[in-house]
Amino acid sequence: MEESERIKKQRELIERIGRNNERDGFQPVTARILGLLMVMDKEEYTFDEIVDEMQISKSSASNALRNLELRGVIEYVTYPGDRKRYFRFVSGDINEIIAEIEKRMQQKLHIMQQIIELKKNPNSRNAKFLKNVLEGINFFIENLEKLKTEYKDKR
Amino acid sequence: MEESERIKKQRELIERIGRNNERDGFQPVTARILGLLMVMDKEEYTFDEIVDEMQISKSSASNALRNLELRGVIEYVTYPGDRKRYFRFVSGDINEIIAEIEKRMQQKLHIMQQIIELKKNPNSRNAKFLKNVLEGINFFIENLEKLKTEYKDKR
DNA sequence: ATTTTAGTTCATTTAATTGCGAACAAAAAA
DNA sequence: TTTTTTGTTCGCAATTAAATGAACTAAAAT
Repeated sequence: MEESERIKKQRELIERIGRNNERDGFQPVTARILGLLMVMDKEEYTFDEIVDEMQISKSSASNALRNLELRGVIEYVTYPGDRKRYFRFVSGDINEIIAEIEKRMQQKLHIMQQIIELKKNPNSRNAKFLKNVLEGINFFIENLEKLKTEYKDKR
Repeated sequence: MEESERIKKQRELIERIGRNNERDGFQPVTARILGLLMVMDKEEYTFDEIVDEMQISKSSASNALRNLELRGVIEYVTYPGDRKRYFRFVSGDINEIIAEIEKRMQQKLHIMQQIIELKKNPNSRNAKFLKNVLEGINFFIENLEKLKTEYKDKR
């Protein structure tokens, strides 16, 4: 593939990653900055470079970078004699990803339990349905735990 | 627990479920209608009852119900000699939940592969990170498959 | 000491989403 | 045939979210 073609595709990919990240609750600009830091060959960007590259205001950049850092998906480093921050992507590992899924499942589990507890008739259609899903989710969560340790041992 | 107390808690729970469902991409009214149909002892509501119960316009109700049906989380039934539709919650099972997670993981996987493919240097910091996560996600997805069949066999 | 750099904060603007009401449609009832 | 019931559709208004610009701060450079 030609160099210019490759770079064009990288930019397109950033856009797609952006839309994907939005579904994880990132706002548009934030979502695309994360894409930038993951995709491009240059893997460390200063504040101004990001403002420049993404054509956004300094305030947007500032807020986006703070959010990404809070979420732990980027970090910055500095170099001696250089006041600028160099922002870069931080890789999560599979255990974090699994832990995240587990957390959301736990929340759903909890909600279902509450629904059941508050039912007048614990054998109502919905109560039965929910008990069934609840059991499934419990099975799933237990096994997520196993998967985590299994993967750890594998390496 | 007293009856009135229980019903009050059910209404509070609907609100919490509403906020939770919003994070799954449902809009506010839609998210809460789903809560209503899951939580209350009355498990089948007509259009008008929903309008009444949620204090929303007919158009909001109409749109919300269509969305919920399209997403497959509610359905409606009718009874002979009664033109009204009776809406009710439809329970998903754990396999659907797992399949949903798997789908999202596949998307992330695909994106990571593309990032790596488009890197000038395949041994760059980010490329290495991503290869590592990619491997983990692959492991995870494989085992999700196993989990699904394992759970099926269990019953 | 003052100017520049490297950002942050906050009030405002812009844009997108959400919900509403009025008009409409199709079937059933009167 | 006309009226009522049970919804749907569509343009508009209100709300909410996102991005901006201007003013500001703290540290470094001149």
